[in-house]
Amino acid sequence: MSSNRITSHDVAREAGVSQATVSRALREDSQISARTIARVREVADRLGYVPSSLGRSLSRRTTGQIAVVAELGNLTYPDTVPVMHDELALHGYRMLLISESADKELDHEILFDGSVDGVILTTTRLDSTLPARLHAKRVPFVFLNRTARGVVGDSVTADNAGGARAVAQLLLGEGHRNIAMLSGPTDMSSSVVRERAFTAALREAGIEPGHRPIIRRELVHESGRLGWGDLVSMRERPTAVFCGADAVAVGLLNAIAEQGDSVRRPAVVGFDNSPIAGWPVFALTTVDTHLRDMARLATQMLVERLDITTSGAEVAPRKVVVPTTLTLRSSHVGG
Amino acid sequence: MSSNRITSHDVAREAGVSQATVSRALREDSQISARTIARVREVADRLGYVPSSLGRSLSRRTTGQIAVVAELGNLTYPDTVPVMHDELALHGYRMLLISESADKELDHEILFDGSVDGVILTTTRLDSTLPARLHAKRVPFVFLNRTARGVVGDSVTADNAGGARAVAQLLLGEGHRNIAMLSGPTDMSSSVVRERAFTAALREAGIEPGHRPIIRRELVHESGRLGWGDLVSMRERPTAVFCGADAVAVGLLNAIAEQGDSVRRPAVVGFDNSPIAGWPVFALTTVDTHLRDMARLATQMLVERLDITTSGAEVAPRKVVVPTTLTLRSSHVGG
DNA sequence: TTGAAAGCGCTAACAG
DNA sequence: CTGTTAGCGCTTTCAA
Repeated sequence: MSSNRITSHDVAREAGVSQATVSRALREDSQISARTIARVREVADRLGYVPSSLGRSLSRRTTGQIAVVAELGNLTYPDTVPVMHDELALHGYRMLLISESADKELDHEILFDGSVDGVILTTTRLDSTLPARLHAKRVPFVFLNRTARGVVGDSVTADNAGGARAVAQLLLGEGHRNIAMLSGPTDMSSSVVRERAFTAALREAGIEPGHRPIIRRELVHESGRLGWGDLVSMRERPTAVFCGADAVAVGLLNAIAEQGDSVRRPAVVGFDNSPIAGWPVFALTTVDTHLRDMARLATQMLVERLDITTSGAEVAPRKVVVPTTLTLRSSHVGG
Repeated sequence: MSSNRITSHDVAREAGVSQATVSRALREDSQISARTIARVREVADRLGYVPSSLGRSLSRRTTGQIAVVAELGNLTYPDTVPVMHDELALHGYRMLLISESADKELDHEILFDGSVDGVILTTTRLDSTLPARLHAKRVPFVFLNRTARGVVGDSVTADNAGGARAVAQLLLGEGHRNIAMLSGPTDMSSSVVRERAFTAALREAGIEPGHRPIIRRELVHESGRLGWGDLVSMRERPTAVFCGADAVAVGLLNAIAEQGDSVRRPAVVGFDNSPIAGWPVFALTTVDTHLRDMARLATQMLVERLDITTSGAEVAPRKVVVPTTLTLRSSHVGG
C-alpha cells in the first residue's frame, strides 16, 4: 500500500526545523550550527532516514553514478571490476555494473535515460553505434582496451601490437616455422591489432602464408576446443599456436588434455595473463596486459573528463597505450 | 555548459501539444488519438528524446530496477547472472548488478536510497545485518542459495544436505575410510549445511573423528592450494577429499598438478558443478546444484513478491529447496 | 481526447 | 545561521 518512505520533511517536522535545514545539516553543507546538525542527525538516525537518490539526482542534475559495461563471460574482468569500483568510490562515485553478453547486444537504455554521469566501455565492438550515440547525447565515456571505428574518445589500450610481436619472436626463436593463430572476431579492435601485428612479424621472418593459418572465432573457451579440431585436421599440423586470448588457450589445452598423453602437444601462447593462466595445470605462457593498471587508469581518465565537462572546458580526447610484458611459463614449449 | 538534455517539454513545444500529452502518447497510456501519438513519436525520435528515469521513478514511486548482490570472485555467477537478467527483463525490470567482495562489506546504500524496487541476495553471510535492514525498510528481497540467522524471507536453496550425503556415500562406496573436507566459513549457510550433513554421514558410517578432518577457509581457489599443504602434512594422509565448492577443488587439483606425477592423488569431489568442473584437465566429480534453475526461480519469486507488496496483500515467505544431482566424472577416483 | 495543475523528494538561490 | 521559494522531469488526478 502507501509508500512508507521517510522523507526529509518527516525529519524536519520531528526536529522542529525546515526541510531545507535537514538537507543542509545532513550534508554539513553551509554553516549550520553544530547544535542543529547534531539534533537533525539524531532524529534522522532515529527515524532511519535515508535520503532519496532520485530526489537528489533530479535536483542536482548529476547522479554520482558511473556505468561499467562488461562482459560476464570474460575471464579477465572479475579482476578489473573491483579495481574500477574502488577507484570510483575514491572519487565519490558509485559503480553500476552493466553485464553484456557477446551474443545479444543490450538496449543500453540505462546509459541514456539520465541514470549515470558517465560510462566505461570494456566490450565495445569496432562497428558498435554505442560510442557515437553516447557522444551525441553528451554522455562522457572512456574505452578500456577497446576502440571503435571513427569515434573519438578517451581510451586506455594495451600495446597489443607489441605484445603480439613479442610472441612471434618467442615462437620463432624456439624454432617454429609453422605457427597457427586462433584469433578473435574481426570487429574487435584489440584482437584485430594482435592478429595484424602477429601476421606481419611472421611474414617479415619469411614464414609463408600456408604456414601461418589463422582461424577466427569469439575469444572464449569453447573456441579453443573447436580450434583444436581444426588444427588436427590440417595436412601439416602447426607446431605452435598463438591464441588471441587466454580463454582460448585454456580451451585449447583442455581439448588437448582430453586426448590423453598420446598426442604431441603444440607450443601454446595466450594473451592477457588472466589469473587462470597461472594455474599449474596450464602454466600458460602469455602476454601480460596489466589489466588492473589499465582499469585504474581508465577510471581516472573518466573522472577527470567528468570534471572537465562540468567546468565547461574543452580538452581533446586522450589515448593512453600501456606496454605489455611477455610472461614465460611452460606452455610455449611443446610436449 | 548547461545540461542539454531534451525533456518532454521540448517535445511538447515542438509537437504543439501539452507536456502531459507527450507523456501519455509515448506510453500509449490513455486513449490518445492515433494521430497525436504518431506526431509525438515522430518529434520525439527526431529530437532524440529519451525519458528521464529519474523523473519517472520519482513520480511513480517505483523504479523498475532490481539489485542483484553478487560476488565477482565466485565462479558460479557468470552463469547465473544472465539468467536473472533475462528473467527480470521478461517481467519489465532492469537488473542492477552490485558486486561484492568477500573481504570488504559494501555500504549497500544503493539498496536503501530508493534506487531499486527489490533485491536478490546471493552472497549473504549468516550473521549479516543486511536482510534485517531490508526488512525494516520494507525493501522486498529473496535469498539465492543462502539464508541468514533469524531472518524470514523468500528463499531458494539447493538441497545442500542431500548433496553432501550423496558425496559421502560415493566416497564410502569407493572404499575410503579417511576422508578430509575442505569446508567453507562457519558463517556461510550453504557451507555449514554441507559440512554438517557430510560429517553426520561419515559418523554414521563409523568413521572416526581423526579420519574425517575438517579444514575451513573461504570457498575460493586459493583455499584449495593451501588445503593441499595441510593435507600432505598430516600423519595419515586422507585418501579422499570433499571440497565445499568447485573453486576449492580446482585449487586443490592445481596444487597437486604442481607436484608433477610423482604424488599419489587423493580422490577429489567438489560442489556446484560450475562450468570449470567440466574442463577435461580437471574432470571434477561434483554435485550439480542446478544454479541456473535456482536463479530463475528466485527471480520469479521476487517478481511475485513485488506484485504482492504492491497489491497490499500479505503472503508468508516461501522457502523452496531444489534437489541436487551427483555428477560423476573422474576426479573421485584417486591416481 | 487533451490540457492545467499538483506533487514525487531533493537542492539551490535568495532573503533575512 | 536558517526559512522560503523555485524548480529538476516525470505521472496523475481533475476539468474541460
